[in-house]
Amino acid sequence: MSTLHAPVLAWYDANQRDLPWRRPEASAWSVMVSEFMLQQTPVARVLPVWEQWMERWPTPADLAAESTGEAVRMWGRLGYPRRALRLHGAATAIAEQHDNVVPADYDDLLALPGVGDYTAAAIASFAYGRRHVVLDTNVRRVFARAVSGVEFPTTSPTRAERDLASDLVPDDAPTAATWAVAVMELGALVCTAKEARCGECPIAQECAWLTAGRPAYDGPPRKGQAWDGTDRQCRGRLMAVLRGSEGPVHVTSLVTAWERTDQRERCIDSLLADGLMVRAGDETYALP
DNA sequence: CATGCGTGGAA
DNA sequence: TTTCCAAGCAT
Repeated sequence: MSTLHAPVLAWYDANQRDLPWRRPEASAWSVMVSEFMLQQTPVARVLPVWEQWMERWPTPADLAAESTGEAVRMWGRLGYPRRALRLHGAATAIAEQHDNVVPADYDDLLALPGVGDYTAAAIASFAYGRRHVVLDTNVRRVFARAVSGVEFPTTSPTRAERDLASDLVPDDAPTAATWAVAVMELGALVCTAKEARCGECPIAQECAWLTAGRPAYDGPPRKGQAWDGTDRQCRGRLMAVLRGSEGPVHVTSLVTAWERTDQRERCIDSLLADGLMVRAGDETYALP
């Protein structure tokens, strides 16, 4: 039992947010939907969309019965709309191969589209109380500071980092599941990327980074994502046009949304290839 | 393993 | 205003 466990668990008990997918009555499916939406998207923006999704599609089969285009439309402005396609694909697989029940087994989860190591561990842990190493960006940052004494983790998890996180997972499954969500919550609320609120931290006494005097980040420069003029911006504009229209849109609407011809056509091609858009007619496009 | 993939709020 | 970045995944 690490000296970190008791203070982190006590802090979580007193400070956890009341999020709907954490309530006792939350279904495994609702947990899964939340995990997809929370991949790179803040909680505040996920909340209203999650509510709509759960009301409209309370089980995987309900979503699987709809077109992928409806999933993309309901996804709204959460960003990375391919996640909506993958969630639809995962729902279809669950309805057809798992009797409409979200799997509890890590490997079964990992086989679903849009489910990687983090999401598989998170669903198994949060929805079913299984014992897993749940390693997201929050957890990685907390361990980087508290244990390794550096301000930010590396770009991708190293073997040593995974082993360290594994060693810290409590032995019994229920405590392990609470530990996972508790460390995540600490990283989300206190030990954040923008500001480490060490005065509020339950493990400040044990923190290697704080003890070392909060040394400045010394690793390779972390490059931000380019945006202006990128294909991502272009694709976002085109998708916004489709989402905003009841039916098919004429190509002239897409030209208005993005004038540069070569880039627009490349992005239309990529959206068609991704399955986010379909040709509805000679000069019209629509959601799938 | 580095890169591409949306969006908008906060500092 | 600009910059940063928020529970990753697939390739």
